[in-house]
Amino acid sequence: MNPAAGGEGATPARLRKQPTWLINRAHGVSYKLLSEGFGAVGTHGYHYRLLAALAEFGPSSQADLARSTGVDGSDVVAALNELAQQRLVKRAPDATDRRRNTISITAAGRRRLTALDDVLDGIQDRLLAPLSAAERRQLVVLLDRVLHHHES
Amino acid sequence: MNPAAGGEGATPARLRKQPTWLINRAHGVSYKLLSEGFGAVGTHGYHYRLLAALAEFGPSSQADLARSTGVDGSDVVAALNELAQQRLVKRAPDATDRRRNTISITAAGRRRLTALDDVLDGIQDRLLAPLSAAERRQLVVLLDRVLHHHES
DNA sequence: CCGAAATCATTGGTACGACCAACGTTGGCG
DNA sequence: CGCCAACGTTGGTCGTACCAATGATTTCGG
Repeated sequence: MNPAAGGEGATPARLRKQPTWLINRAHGVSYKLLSEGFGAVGTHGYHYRLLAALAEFGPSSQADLARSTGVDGSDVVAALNELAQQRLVKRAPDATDRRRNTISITAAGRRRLTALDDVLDGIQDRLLAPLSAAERRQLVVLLDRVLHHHES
Repeated sequence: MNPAAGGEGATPARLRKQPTWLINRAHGVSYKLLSEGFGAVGTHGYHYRLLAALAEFGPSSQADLARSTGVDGSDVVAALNELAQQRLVKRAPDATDRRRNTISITAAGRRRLTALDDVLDGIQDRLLAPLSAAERRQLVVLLDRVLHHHES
């Protein structure tokens, strides 16, 4: 992300208070923290989402993973290739439906997931550092309301 | 943006309350509204930022625009090419410093900018539809505090 | 029971935002 | 004068989020 990075010229007033602008920049900060944190552990992007879904919902088809994580099917394929290569998930043909693969998380996958959970907790904390616990809850609630509205 | 688009499988619990996740999705919704709204007017992305900076700070060099908008210099070049082609800005060599171009917004540029302001207002409104005026202010304040912290 | 429609995994490609490196030109300063 | 910094520009990279098409398979309507 880019928005008004270093320490330079003032941002136009038109932008400063626009929610879309603030969200855009917040996303930038958030993304940067995430890619740094995840990169250090050798993981990135979709991996966490997929591992989380597998840990919570158990073995799933790739199509189910795509639906539950919101990741496009084609990207699921690529991410699972990487995860399988690291032995974090296992791909096995589904006996009852030969179109499907059954993906399951391995023990190593679970370990990686809890490691990522810790990383992620640290990131949330750094991201929201200037906010009190109550304010953090408030932010979450407000964003949640907004998002809920845009999913009918 | 992608996150959990249509209406399908539940999102993993690990993700649902994570601020980074919420911000990511909020960014998705925001981006979608923006590109739709701006696209309909034949503008996109960096254009608004540049026009806003020009209107507010007056004629500027491209380097200044890059600094004040946070847009990379190379992207400023491309965006200005498009804006100039539509006669929304004027590029003129700076007499006193022949390295620089002096970019200024045209009358048509100002008209486009106010049109975009309207579009943008509508978008903020749709984005935050479920929130009261007080809640919107609160969200802005919270995000502002967070962002301020990440710019020292 | 059979053919049409839907579903699945997969390949390959697109668009866009955000970057980085390199270059030739020009300015400023010691 | 000589060197370094700043400027505009070109031409890339990378990651996220998509879409379209294909072959294999299953499901379903008639």
